[in-house]
Amino acid sequence: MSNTLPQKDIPKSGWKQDPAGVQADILEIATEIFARSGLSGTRIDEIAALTRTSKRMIYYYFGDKEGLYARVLEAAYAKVRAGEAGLDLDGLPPEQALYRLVAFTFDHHRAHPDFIRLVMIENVHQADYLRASEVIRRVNTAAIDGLAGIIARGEAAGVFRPGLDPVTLHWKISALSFFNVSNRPTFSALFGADLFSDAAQNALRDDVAQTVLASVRMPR
Amino acid sequence: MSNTLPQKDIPKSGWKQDPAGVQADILEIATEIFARSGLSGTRIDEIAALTRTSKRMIYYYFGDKEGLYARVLEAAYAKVRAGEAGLDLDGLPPEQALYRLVAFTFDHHRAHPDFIRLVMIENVHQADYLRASEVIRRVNTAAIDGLAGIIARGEAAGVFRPGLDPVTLHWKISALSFFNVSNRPTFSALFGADLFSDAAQNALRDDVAQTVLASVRMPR
DNA sequence: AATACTTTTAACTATTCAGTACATTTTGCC
DNA sequence: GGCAAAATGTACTGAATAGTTAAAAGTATT
Repeated sequence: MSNTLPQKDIPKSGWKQDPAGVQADILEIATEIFARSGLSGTRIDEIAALTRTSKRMIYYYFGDKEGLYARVLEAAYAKVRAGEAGLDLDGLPPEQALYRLVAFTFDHHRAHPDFIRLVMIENVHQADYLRASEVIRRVNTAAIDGLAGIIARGEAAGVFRPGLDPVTLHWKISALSFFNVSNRPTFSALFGADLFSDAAQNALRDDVAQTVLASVRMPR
Repeated sequence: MSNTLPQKDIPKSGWKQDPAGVQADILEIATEIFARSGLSGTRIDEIAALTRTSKRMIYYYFGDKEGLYARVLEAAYAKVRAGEAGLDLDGLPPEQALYRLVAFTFDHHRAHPDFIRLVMIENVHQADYLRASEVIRRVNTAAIDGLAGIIARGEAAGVFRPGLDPVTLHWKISALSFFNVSNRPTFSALFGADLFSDAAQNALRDDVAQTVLASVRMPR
């Protein structure tokens, strides 16, 4: 009797194609959700609900959950590294250049907590997805080259100790800047949130930069 | 016909009760699995398969997945803090005491990667479970008290800068020691694993301790 | 206007997995 | 040795969820 049948004649019309926009929208939402919930904690349906499109399109463009996660990771690195590009330290004397670099890194990490959380999650996964991305690996050596230049100038000027290793120095700067964001929840749960007020963070940024400087200076 | 039937007359007998042992066994395995896979990534069935008991007992003793995770977290903190108890620095001059404390922390973190990973996971979860545990919160102020003592002695002796904050100093020591373990996967994926050989780690430990010392010393 | 690509809608499948029901065995206690 | 409580085993259930199917309509390309 055709009772199960359709009033489906509403012709769905009036939409534009926008492949790039759809993908960007999905990536933006997925970044938030993955950063908040991790890889296995994330529900594709939750992402889908927050985008302006549907779950179907996520699979259409990204294949599966891991594919989406991998793309999110690449996009996050690309965005953050792009933000670092504006920094030009060649004109400064080596000590000032290093101070500026540390202070910038400290602020930059603070300004991108989602990125930090994605890196944390990647570390829990033994960096499996990061290793798989050739794009990401290439970009990061630039940071080392910049540091090597500062070190060379400082050493030549006699203000830095000889024999400094740029990778170790980068490690040190990263450790202090990264931990500040990554471990804020547990640290403030254990010791209070005083250290994370704006004022305290400004002081801490200077403290960190001075600490790094002290560790490279020529002992008198 | 009785063909589907049983040689099941083996009367299942011959087991001993061992509540404490069973719980300890579950906690040990669960610590590994949670540290490897996170909260949502962990499968209770996987834990059960690796213990000498069954899933049934996990729920019997720990209620649910989150209950087990919370107990794992507490046990991990308890174990790690117990390992720190042996350190007695009161007899040393302040600079030596601080050096020893930093070097010990660096090694201690390295020796307990599962603990570090649990803390990382906790940070991804905004420290929700850590905050809920009163046990954990109490223990950690001891670390600050110890540092405050060293600072006071160093300041009195005129070798440390005045006005040092023990929480900030603890933050600094933790950052350098924690990052070394937590971010090893991504860091070595990006910059190579050289920094993580035993020899390089020994050098890094000294570098870190000297860095911390340089940051607290009285400027000349 | 033919053809390939993009988007929508909506239901559907198959599996994984947290948590449970219920029976059985051990143990401490009287 | 009998009873209650604690401990354990086995099998099951129900919900969540990654990923699919199908059909059709709109849009871009040439």
